[in-house]
Amino acid sequence: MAERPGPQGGHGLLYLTDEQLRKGIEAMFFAYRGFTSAPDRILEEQDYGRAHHRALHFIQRSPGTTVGNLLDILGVTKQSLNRVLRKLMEDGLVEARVGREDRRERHLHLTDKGKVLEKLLADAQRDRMRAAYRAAGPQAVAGFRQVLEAMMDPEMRRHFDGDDKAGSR
Amino acid sequence: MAERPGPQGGHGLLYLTDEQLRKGIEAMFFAYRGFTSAPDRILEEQDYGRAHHRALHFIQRSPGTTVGNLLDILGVTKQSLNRVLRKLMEDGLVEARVGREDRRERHLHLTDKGKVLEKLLADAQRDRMRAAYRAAGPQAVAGFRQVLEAMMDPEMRRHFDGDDKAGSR
DNA sequence: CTTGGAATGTCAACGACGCTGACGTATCTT
DNA sequence: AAGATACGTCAGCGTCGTTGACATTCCAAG
Repeated sequence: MAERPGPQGGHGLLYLTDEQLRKGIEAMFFAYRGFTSAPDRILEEQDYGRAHHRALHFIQRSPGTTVGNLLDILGVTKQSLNRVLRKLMEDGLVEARVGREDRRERHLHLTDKGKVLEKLLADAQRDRMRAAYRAAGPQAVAGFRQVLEAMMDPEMRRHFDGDDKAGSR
Repeated sequence: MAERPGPQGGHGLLYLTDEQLRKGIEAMFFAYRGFTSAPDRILEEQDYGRAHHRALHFIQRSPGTTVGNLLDILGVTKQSLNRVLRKLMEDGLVEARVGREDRRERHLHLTDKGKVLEKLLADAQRDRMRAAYRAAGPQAVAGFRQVLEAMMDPEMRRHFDGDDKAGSR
């Protein structure tokens, strides 16, 4: 994969100049803002923040996931996550079920109410994503995904790869 | 790498399914973390945060830019930006020069000391970016940039386009 | 000269969301 | 019985966002 253009002197590696890299860095910055702006607007109205969105997203993606697993994915402290989860549970958006095999574990699920908000957020974010994907085309999307994947920390790539849906469990 | 021998139903819009969009959303999340982690580690040692990095970056990019212009680019309140700029000026990393034409404006410049830190941060971030670019290849990079640009808010694209440092090289 | 607006800076207070440290409890493992 | 694990929580702190109010400086217009 990623066949390398050889040492062809002039313009072969133009995309690796400092200036090109700087543009890429700024593109990430500006795009990430656009990426989060739609859900942010929704969250703001309800006294939630991005942290709540992230929790809802990953619980939705992996129903029954444990607190520890979520900590691993989100990369925050348990105190920080706990503050978020407590509020989501108080508000009846998330439900924690004691593990059957290991009763120390709490398996997290969205309630119907939680699913409603999660879907609202996901739809808003997907709309933005879809518009960008459509404007750029399938080939650009493939490249986009390749670069993002290469940019992740290896441990994060572990959480990302392999969860190709497949409803397996 | 294409791990999708999928039996697509003939149409070429497979990349716009909700599942594909969800993967794109998570890719942005995980990649952005990787993208910021290197500079974050450096900043942490010096009592600065991402906000300081952003200010240094955009002052470096456009020496002499005004506070108002920076507010526009960064999309924060002047109170928030002022806190950051004040510290950077106290620490002797940034210098504000009164405008010649309009003496109300402050034109921001990096001091030599500021340039040193900015370069340290930029190098760390570019290293990560370069590795990702190299792994993905030029064509993927082009797609990456197309999608990111389409994802920006139009007003942000204004700040992004056109600053090609044209004529250089 | 006075008035008003624009650009900038400052103070105070607050909220979201990261962090560390310490402690408690239930539960599983050895 | 001892130790490790998973989770929750209290207490405190830091960064960086927010709003609101107010001062200053400068430019321009009446």
